[in-house]
Amino acid sequence: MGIPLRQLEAFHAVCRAGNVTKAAQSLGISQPAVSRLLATFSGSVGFELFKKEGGRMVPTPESAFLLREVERLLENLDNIGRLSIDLADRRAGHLRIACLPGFATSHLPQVLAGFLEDRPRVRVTLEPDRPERILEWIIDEHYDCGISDELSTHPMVESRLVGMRTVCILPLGHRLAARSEIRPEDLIDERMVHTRRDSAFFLQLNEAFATRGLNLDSRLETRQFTAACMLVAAGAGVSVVSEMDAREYEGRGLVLRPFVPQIPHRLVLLLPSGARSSMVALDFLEVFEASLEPFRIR
Amino acid sequence: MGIPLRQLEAFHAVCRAGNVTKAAQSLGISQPAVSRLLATFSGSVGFELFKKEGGRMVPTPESAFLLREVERLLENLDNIGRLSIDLADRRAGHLRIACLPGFATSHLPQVLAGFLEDRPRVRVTLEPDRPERILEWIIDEHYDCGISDELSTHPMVESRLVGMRTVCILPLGHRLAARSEIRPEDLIDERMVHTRRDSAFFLQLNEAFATRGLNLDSRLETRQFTAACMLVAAGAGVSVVSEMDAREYEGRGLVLRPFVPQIPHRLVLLLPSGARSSMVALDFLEVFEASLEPFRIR
DNA sequence: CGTCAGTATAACAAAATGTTATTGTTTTCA
DNA sequence: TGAAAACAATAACATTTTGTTATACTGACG
Repeated sequence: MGIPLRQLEAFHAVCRAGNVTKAAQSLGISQPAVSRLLATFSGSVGFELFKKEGGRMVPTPESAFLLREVERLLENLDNIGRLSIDLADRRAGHLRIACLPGFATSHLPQVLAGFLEDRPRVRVTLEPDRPERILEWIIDEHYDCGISDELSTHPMVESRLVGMRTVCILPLGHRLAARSEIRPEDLIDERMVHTRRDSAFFLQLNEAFATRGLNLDSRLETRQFTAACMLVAAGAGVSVVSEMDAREYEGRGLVLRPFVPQIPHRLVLLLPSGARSSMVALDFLEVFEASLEPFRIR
Repeated sequence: MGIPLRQLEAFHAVCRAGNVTKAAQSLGISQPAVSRLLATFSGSVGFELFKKEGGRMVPTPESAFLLREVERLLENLDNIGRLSIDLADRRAGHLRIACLPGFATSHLPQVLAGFLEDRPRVRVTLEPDRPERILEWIIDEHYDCGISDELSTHPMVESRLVGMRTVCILPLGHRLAARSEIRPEDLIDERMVHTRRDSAFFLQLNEAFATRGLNLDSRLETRQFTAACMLVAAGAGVSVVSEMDAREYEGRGLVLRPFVPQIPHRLVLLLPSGARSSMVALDFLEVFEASLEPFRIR
């Protein structure tokens, strides 16, 4: 059978203290208790643990050799104690996030940094990818939560929809910057930067033009709002993007104006369904959702 | 207080087995015992340890995180168990040997290799140096045993004297090789290779010449018998050295002949006094002493 | 030599860990 | 669906480990 832990603790304490009495004090138990633990331990290992040397208990070469291992063990145990407290407080664990590429660079880093500030033992894996892959990853439970823009109907995934406000962005000094708000008809002569033609957001935007009998001049297509921001700032055209992303790039050559009608960008937060999530993941998603509040519709 | 080890063992066993009953079997105890350990553990850490998933106990993300640490701990404990057995069997430990430089290359390696063969967990540090330093090191307990050629009177050091047979060595084809034994008078016209002028062995050798009214022709002085062997083999002269070293170099251009009178080379084995030695060190010294037997006087 | 600090031993109390018996739960499968 | 089977939880109690206090032993030291 294994060696009783208490014996190792006693052995360690005596090595450190140099005598049984002080060791007992440091363990918060009585001296005879330590004496006996030691005697039992010595009996079971089969060699002398200590030599008495001028009133001090000095480890024999053998037990000195053992001591190093025992110290490692006790440190390890200590670590487990603290870790389990952190886990209970949701201050430790592994948080695996799959997100749209745009988030990996623009809004998420701030939120994540804040989240980790008082959770020093949380380890994070951040994986940016396309929505279909994000969904797969959540289903396979390779990731704990996903930030995407496509709703899922998969039974193993719980998705939470968040409607995000969008704005029209213009390069600095653009003629339309004089307007207090922008409408589809203002943009008919503009080169538009927009998301993929098959994206839900583009379809809605296009619809806004179509119902007014207007044609959206599609020139530049990109997956990410962040890329659209950079393109507009560089003078490549104008765009309608999530206000959150626009704010991130404000001051770098962008002008923001309300777009009417308001077209929501549907963000989707994904979780494995059925309470299989880690507590840290749940906490994180809560924090993340709160961070979206200023840019949310209603 | 620390987490009781048994709870960690139970937790680990259930994670591996996937259900409490098998875990109990693997621990060799009853199922209710494991159930309770688990319940207590869960209560004290403050979070759920398992989710039941189709008849299997699956760790929650939190406890999966803990599990890795627990596994390390248990491995560590296992290791301590085996280590203490090895230490008791004198099959583990650290053996620090300080020796004369000659031994580091000529006789010791063989002996050491044999010694370590069935003591795979013994770690060795071998430090060749001059006799004075060897003594210091033993006194300071930086080394467990010393192989030297100077007796010590230091109270903290126990020294054991071993008289070693010496022989005269000649280069192959030397005129004296015809003799069955060599005497001082045979060597008066020879260039002598010998140990340091202030070494005990040289003084004895010189004495053998002096009492016969002869003069030892000192040409080549070296600390080591092994070096003397190489020099003689190379035709640099003749010498009187420990038979043990001579045998080591026999067949490499050396001829051995008895030297009369027999002058013992006094080897000295050193140990820290007062039973402060590790058991491995004592074992080693015993083995080493035995290895000297064939070359010992009487 | 007696004192003192420290260690070991004895006798017993409390806590942890084990047991068997039994009762709830799920899962599985006819 | 519902009964059998498999498994987990609980209860009541035995055993072992770990703790306690009281006291005897031991070696270092003035």
